[in-house]
Amino acid sequence: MHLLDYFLNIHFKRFQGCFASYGFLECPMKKKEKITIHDIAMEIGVTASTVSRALNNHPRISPATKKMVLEAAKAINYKPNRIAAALRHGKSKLIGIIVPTINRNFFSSIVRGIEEYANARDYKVMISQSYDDYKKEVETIDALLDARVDGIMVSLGKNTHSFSHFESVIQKGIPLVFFDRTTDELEVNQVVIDDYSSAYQATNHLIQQGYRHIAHFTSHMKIKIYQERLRGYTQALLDNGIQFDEKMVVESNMQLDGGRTSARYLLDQGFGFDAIFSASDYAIVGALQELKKNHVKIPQEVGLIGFSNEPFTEFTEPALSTVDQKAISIGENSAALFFEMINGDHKPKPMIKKTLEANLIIRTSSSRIPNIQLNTNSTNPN
Amino acid sequence: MHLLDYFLNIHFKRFQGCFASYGFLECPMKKKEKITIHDIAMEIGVTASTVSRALNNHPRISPATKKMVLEAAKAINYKPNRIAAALRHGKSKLIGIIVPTINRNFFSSIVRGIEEYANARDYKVMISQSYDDYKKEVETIDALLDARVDGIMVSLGKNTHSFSHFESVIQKGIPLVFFDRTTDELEVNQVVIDDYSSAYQATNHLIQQGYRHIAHFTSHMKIKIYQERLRGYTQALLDNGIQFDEKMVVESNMQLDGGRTSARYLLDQGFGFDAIFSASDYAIVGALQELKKNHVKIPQEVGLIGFSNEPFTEFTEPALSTVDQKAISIGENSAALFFEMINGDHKPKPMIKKTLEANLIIRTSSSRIPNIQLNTNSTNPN
DNA sequence: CCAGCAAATGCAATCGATTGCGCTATTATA
DNA sequence: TATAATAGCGCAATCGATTGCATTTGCTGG
Repeated sequence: MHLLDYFLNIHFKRFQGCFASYGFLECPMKKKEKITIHDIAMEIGVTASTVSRALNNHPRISPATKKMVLEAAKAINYKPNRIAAALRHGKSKLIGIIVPTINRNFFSSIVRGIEEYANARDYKVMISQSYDDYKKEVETIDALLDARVDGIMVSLGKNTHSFSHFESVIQKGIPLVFFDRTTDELEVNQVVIDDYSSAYQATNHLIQQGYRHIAHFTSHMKIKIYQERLRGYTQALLDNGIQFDEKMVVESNMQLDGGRTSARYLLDQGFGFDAIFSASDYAIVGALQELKKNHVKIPQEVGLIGFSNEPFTEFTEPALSTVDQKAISIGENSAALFFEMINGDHKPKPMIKKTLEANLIIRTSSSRIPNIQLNTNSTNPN
Repeated sequence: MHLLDYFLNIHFKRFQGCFASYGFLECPMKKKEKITIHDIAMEIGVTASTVSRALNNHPRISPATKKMVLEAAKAINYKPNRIAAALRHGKSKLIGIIVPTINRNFFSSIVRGIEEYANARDYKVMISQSYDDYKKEVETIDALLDARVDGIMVSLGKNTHSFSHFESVIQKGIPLVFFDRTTDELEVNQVVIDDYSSAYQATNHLIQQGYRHIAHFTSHMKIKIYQERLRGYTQALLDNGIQFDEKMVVESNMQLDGGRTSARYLLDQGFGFDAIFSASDYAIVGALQELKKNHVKIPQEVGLIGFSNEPFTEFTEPALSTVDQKAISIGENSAALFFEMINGDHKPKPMIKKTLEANLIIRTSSSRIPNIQLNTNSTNPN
């Protein structure tokens, strides 16, 4: 194509665009022309190829040309069209994230970790929620595949006990990372916190505070994290010479109401518990409410400790001890894992599992023995 | 191009792809071929044009052909490539959302509302957080523009007092919707709740409960919602013959610590307040903590009411009265507004502002007068 | 002065779907 | 029966950026 033809062509196209949007007679001044590399090319008298290479810092382009291109690009306010680039080299630079719900400090912090790590590398994230619904999770995987994401990071829904929807992801060779709520039934790279160790520490802490009859709130045993927390709880009991009692392990949905019901159950059964280690902050708040309603003194009569360090644990009366899961770090590590996967040679590698250490946060609800540094919100000693 | 050529071409391409990924000798069986409309076309002996039209239910394609196409598509497991489509007709079918933080029940519920409305119409959402940081907000707008979103929905950051970053969005003709945290300095369609009315009701409720010296916690007056809430508060006082006292309006960051500080301030100044209407739930929790530390009885001595119905307001002792903002509805309405904008003729229209009614939720913290239906969590009367 | 090589660019195909226009049959109208 | 319509589909350009290969230009060395 000759230069003149090209010129005419460009302008003809613009004219059409204008026409389509505004009607023939009132095409406004502010022509919202799409600026492409061709415009830059024309501007400085090279071809689009050169512009493209210059923008991508290709070694075969002279520094002088690069400089010109960059300047021209800035001058006419060029914005690369990632969609076109995505189509060409098959990468959307999008990462799909699926979490049960974003409405949890824990998950939204993980997302934040992923987002910051990814954005710094020119990737964007698409967040979806499964609402702990299996069907929705399957649909969402499909939707992300549809959106041509370059990778998917998932925290499994509570009701996900079948994993065939991930197989298509794996077969397509799309990097997949599980975080927090994972499964062993699939060979997928994952990032988790050391649930076992955290649970052990939490339980151990209760024992050190003099509690001996410690109940445990948990959820569906299909989920790895609950298995591990139970294991840590059990081991801590054993190591301290306390008999493990199956009756003291209460299963629920781990929500507020589940916690209430579980506490109610313990009270009704008269098991004589003096502490609860819950695998969820929500459930422990429910228990707290139920116990207070029954005039049980916390932490004097019953010690409580939750899991996740949700913000509200600081607001309750008394403030709840809990386990901080370093959510942002989980997010960053998950993202890092993704980038390892796309950057390495594509040879099959053994599964990677990163396990991060969590932090026990001791507040009033589990502090029977007086302790100086318990007051978490003391900026104003009074 | 002859059919045979095309055939060879296709297979040559596949071979290359295989080669690149796995090395020559070990190209595995599971060929991860990209399936396109051309594959469907070959399968049933038509051209890609026909397939495309059939898939899009174009009227000029015979029902018989459509049926064949659909079946072939299903048979070979075809997935449309939205990126290619996006490039062609300039629509990414993506909506960008910017919220200060997703880690709030209010915002994540709005997002949920948007998401469900949009997904039902084959649109996906990209969520970004500004963290109430102006610079980050500007960058995020840019990032969304980069990602070629078809529309942007924003709740402004607390520190956003300049709005030039939205002008490029408007100029590009990209639909823009503000929700909740909006501004009047820009002619942008918006969805808000009736902050004025909600604040009026909340304040009025306190007055009806016998409180007379009502303080108000607020934040930066540049933000519309805080202006409105202050206005509602003021008007309610006036309408009840109570003198408005500027000293009783305390400004802070509206976080937990801000609430603590503000309460501390009120106590120190000895203004003799007997109630607080806070424009934020976080701040009212801070106040609650500070007051309890000083042995102030809630609600007997001081009544409290917050704003947003964050989940933890139910968990505090006593449970906090608050205003439920119908977040999901805000989300749905915002999304609906977006679709109105892209579906209508593109003629300039007057600005649309949807105002939704909020719900006053009365709990213990503001109930001085005994009332039967105050117990919010009584499934188990005991 | 010319082959030979490297550096710097250009050409044109490509990614996958869409779409204006044009080309056949087939049906309807005169 | 002949012509006009119309239905149904194909051709090829297009969206904007990328990239293998070809080409041009500039230099070096013989």
